[in-house]
Amino acid sequence: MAKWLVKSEPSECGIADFARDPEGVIPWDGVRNYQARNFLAQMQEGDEVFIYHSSCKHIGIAGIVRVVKAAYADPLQFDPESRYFDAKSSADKPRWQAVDLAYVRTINPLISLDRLKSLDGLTDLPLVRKGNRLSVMPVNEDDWNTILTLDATAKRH
DNA sequence: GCCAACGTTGGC
DNA sequence: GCCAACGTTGGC
Repeated sequence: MAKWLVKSEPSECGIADFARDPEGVIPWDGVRNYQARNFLAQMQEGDEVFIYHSSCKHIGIAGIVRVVKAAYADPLQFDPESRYFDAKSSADKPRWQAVDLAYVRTINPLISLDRLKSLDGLTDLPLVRKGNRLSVMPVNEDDWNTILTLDATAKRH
């Protein structure tokens, strides 16, 4: 199973939104960046995903969710009312993809960006590189495990 | 609110 | 195909 990380502003959709309805499914839509889309398209059902809270007071990895439906055409690209509408996209040639995600658990306290940056064991995480704006990225197995060593939530189990 | 970094657009 | 202008991201 591959591992991933997605960024989101918690005021838009954070781990709390997943936790509120643990049985529910949240479509991860509105991604409008080609590199991020290409990664979305590679996600498989069962893959685990870090939820990273950006542009907010407490920046960092705040929880884990799971892919419950692999990539499909993002419906918002066809909706003229949506801010994610794309006139250049068509039903037979959709440009943008979405996946469905469901709650796994909350990481509390979250793993802050500061702590992530202080890890020297990370081999390849675009997130901690300066100026990186990629909102969907792969996390290799080693980095995933390294990050989880900072997770106090797991230690309590 | 600022601003550096980055991706996209569009004129040429 | 280049690249300047522009809009957006995201940490601070």
